[in-house]
Amino acid sequence: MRLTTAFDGIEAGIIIDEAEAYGGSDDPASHAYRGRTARNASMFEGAGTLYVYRIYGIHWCANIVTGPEGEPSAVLIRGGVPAIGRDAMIQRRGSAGHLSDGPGKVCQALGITGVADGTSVVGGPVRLAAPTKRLPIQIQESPRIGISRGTSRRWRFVARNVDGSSLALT
DNA sequence: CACCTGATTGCCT
DNA sequence: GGCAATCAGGTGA
Repeated sequence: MRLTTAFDGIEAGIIIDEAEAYGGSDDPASHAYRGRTARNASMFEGAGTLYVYRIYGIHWCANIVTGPEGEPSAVLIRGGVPAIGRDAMIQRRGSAGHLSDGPGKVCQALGITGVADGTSVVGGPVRLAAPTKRLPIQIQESPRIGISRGTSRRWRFVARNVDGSSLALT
């Protein structure tokens, strides 16, 4: 899927190639594990809601809510391949390399901040859209990264070419 | 109210 | 491979 943004009249977008799933009260690694708080309120909204939070006091991370209202679950967008608005992404990131290979980098490159928290990915400033064409890929599953609880779940998903190489636009 | 830690990144050796 | 940056949410007294 593509993740596109339109902030200040600037369009940018990536092809998502890395993501992680997070649940609710059954998932100790989830922000919603201990119930609803001011920060994770968006996770309790309906599917298609954007959940944006600040991490380490520095970076933003973006999730797309997947469950019905009241049942928190979301997918963290961990990485993607720059597809449109590459120049804008380079300007926001400050350099040309590693534009969107990490959750914090994805948000910085696409201009996603806390102001987009709670918005819909259908018709909002941040949108989830179908790919323009379906590429031959495989999905690799592995444990989630950067967490200290719930590590046994293999809920990290990385899209790769059929030969195992990283996705890249050709 | 004090303390701790994190769904990360980038620079240093 | 190691570690600092930087701060709000969450926890416990």
